[in-house]
Amino acid sequence: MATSAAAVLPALPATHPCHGCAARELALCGVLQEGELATFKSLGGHQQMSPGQPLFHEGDPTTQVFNITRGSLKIYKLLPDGRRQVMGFMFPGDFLGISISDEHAFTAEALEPTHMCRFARNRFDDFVEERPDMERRLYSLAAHELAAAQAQMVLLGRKSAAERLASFFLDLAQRAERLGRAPVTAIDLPMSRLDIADYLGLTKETVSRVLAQLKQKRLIRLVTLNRIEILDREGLDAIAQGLTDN
Amino acid sequence: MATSAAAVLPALPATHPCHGCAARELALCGVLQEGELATFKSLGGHQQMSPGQPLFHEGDPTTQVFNITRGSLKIYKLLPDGRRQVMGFMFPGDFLGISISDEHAFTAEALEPTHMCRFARNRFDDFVEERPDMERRLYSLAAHELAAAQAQMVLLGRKSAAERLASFFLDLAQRAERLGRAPVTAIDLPMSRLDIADYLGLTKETVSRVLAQLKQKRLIRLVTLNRIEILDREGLDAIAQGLTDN
DNA sequence: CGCGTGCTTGACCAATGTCAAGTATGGTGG
DNA sequence: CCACCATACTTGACATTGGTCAAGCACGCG
Repeated sequence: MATSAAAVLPALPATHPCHGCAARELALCGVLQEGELATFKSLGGHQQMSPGQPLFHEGDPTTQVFNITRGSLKIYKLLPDGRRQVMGFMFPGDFLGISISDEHAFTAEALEPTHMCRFARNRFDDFVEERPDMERRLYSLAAHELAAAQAQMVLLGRKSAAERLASFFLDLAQRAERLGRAPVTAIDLPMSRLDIADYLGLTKETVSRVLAQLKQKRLIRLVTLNRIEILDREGLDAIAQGLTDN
Repeated sequence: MATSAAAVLPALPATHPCHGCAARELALCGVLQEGELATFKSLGGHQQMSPGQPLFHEGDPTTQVFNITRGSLKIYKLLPDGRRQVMGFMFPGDFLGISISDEHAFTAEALEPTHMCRFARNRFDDFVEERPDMERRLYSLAAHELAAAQAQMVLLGRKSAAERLASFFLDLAQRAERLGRAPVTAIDLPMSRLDIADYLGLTKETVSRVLAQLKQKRLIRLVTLNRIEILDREGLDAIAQGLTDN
């Protein structure tokens, strides 16, 4: 879900306001490399958030576009009675708030201290308008998110609890690798067990129990409560794809 | 899922090769209204399919783009062990095969005798390239499909069997209304119970049982096996949104 | 070091899945 | 036009997975 748009980007000094901002890839912050900081400031600015702080709610007007530079968020929808479905987790490089509708389709909430670049939506739209290749990039972005959403539909509709957890961990590992460009064996879980449960269509108790099973089978290890180490990636893979019988 | 791109289109004679073809909306068949049939023929042609016949399989190269003019299809993904998730159903006006990847992400199979316009993918791409507004339309299409996919994630992750069925019927009714532009009380179900089950993440037995419950509560009626009448739309709506307690 | 929150574990329960008959529908051929 | 057949649908009995409710534990913060 919500796949990263971050390709390999040219290095930018860590002090640069758009360091780690994948909007560069969209040629937005590319401008900035030329030193035109004024352009960036006219487009938006920066923002920081604390854990649990909502960035926007489902139904809010889409007045801004965000690009995460540090930290993570969850995005979710609620049913009237409070049941929750987490649609995905957002990490550095991911875009938030790009929507064709003028209302956000979900709530976004920080999981940890999180930084992001912010752009006024109308200026962002103008900016997009000016660049012929921008529509294509946005389209490509949406197409990738659609593919991720469809994979999640398979998971939610047809996979067992263990298969869901295994798929989730492998997904996180792949995303970390895409960001960091090196094989990853340990994964941070900035979200709670309840968040994971609401993402995978389970309860937090089932998540705990399956975690215990995976641990006992020596497929993973809990480094800390919020960090797992993958001990047997092939094994996890087999479970994730439903090739093993439990 | 897979929302229709069909807006209100100018009438075209029923004998016209692109009658009912929403590609017109994409300015593709708009050309045809000027009588340039040659352009259409160079772009593609027509195709008919029988029930059960696959249009393409998951993993096939995306060499063609289709626009359904009559009938319906299901699109689905398979897990290695044969479990199936139906991603959606396609009706007249819907596009198929538009993908950023060069491989289809799912299998498409006709549910009934089905007609479609066909375009060579590279010609379609060229055509898109020439029109500045085409990218935007494709983007909008992808964005709507993404929204539908996310709604389905909520359904699959968090709704009960009865809520899923109710949501499904209302969805079909709305789609029929979008196509036909008149309130709809009876809905055709060109797909089997198993197809519905695989779409909603259930088994065919559960679909049957829930259908019996809804019938018994006088919310729906089976006109024939493959056609239901909605007797109480508010009641169905309440169930679909989880506002009722079973 | 102690406290609170979130995580884990256990016992039990409910919803849905599985397996197996039975039934009906609608298509076909006499 | 009717009867038969195949297939798909429905229904029933039972199994299973995951959910619920309730303790207990432990991590990490202060």
